[in-house]
Amino acid sequence: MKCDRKKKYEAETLECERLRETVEPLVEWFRENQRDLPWRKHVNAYRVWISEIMLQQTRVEAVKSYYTRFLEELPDIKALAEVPEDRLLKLWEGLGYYNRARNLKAAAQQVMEEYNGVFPDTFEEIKKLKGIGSYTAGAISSFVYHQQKPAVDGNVFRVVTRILEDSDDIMKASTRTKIERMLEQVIPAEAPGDFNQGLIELGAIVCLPNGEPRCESCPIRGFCLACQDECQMDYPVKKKAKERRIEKRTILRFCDNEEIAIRKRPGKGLLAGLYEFPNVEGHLTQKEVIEYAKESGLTPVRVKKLPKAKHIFSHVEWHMTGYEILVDELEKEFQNSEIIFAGKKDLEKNYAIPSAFSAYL
DNA sequence: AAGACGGGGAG
DNA sequence: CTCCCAGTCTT
Repeated sequence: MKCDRKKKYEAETLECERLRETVEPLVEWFRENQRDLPWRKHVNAYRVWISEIMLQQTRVEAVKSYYTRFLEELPDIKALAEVPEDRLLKLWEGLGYYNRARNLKAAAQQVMEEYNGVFPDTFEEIKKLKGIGSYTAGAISSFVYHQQKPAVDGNVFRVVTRILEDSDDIMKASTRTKIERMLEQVIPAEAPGDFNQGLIELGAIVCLPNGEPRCESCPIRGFCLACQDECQMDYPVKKKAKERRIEKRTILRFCDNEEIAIRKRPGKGLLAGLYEFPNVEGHLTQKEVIEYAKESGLTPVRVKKLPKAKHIFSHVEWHMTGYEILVDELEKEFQNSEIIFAGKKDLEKNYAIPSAFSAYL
C-alpha cells in the first residue's frame, strides 16, 4: 500500500500536467488580449514594483490615477527614498493599507544603501525588501527579470483552483505553497512573465470573481475541470471571515471662521500617521461635547449636531456621530499642543485624511 | 496559524 | 444592505 505522501505527490504531478497544457494558449492569449495599462509601458523594476504594491487589495481602475501621479512626482528610487512621509501619505491618501506606502519608502532606502540604488534582480534578493512578499517578489522577478518564479495573487488562486477543482482553503498558507510549488514546475523558460501575467489577466477579465465567469471567451476552458462540470462558482474555497467588532466614536469639528482643528494619528495601528478630526470613544451627547470642549480650554459659541456616519474597515466598523463646535478664535483658546489648525486649502493640499472621515470633511 | 491593516465595487 | 475582493507583516 502506498503511503499518503506518495499519493499526494502523484496527484500533484497529474495536476501539474493539466496546468502545463494551459501554458501555450495562455501565453498567446495574453500577448493578444492584455489591457493597455500605464505600468505596462516602458517596463522596469521600479514601475512594476510601484504598480504591484498599489494593486494589492486595490482595483485596477482605482490605481490608474494614483499610479500616474505617483510616478510623476517620484520618478525613481532615489526620489522615493527621500520623500517626506507626510507627502508620501498624501500621495497615497484614499488607497488604504497605508503601511504599503511606508514600506515602499523603507525599501527604497534599503535599495539606495544596500544595492547602490540599483534594484536587485533575483527573487531572493527582491523578497528581502520591506513590504515585498512572495507574490510581489515573484511578479517583479518574472515580469522584469524573466525568472521562472510563480506570482500567486487572488486571480491566480481563482484560476488555478477552478482549473483543478481544488477545494483547499486558499486562506491557508499551505495552499499557497502548494500552488506555488506546482506552478514553478510549469512556468515556461521562454515566457515566465507572460505566463504569470496571463494567469493574472485571465482572472481579472475572464475568470471573474463576482458573477458568472466569461468561460465562452476563455482560451483554456478546454482544460478547466470546473468549467466542464459547470461548478466555477464553487471555487476558490475560502473560510468565512470572522465578524467585525463595532466601535462607537464621536467626531468633533472644532472650528472658527478660518480654520479647523486636526491632529496626527499615532505612528502604529489603524490609519497610522494620517490626520484626523479630534474624536473620542462612544456617542457623546451635546452636553458632554460642551463639557469636553470646556476641558480643552474652549468657549463654544455654537454647537451643532452632525449626521451619523458608518465606515467599514476589514476587521472593525466605526459607528460615528459628530458635532461641530464653533469657537471665536480657535488658535488662542486651544490648550493642546498636538492640535494643528488648518485652513480649507491647507487641509486639502497638505494633510492626508482617510476616507473614514469623509462624512465630516 | 491567526489577526491587523482600507477602501470600493457588484448585486 | 450583504456579499465580494486578499498580500504582507506582526504576534
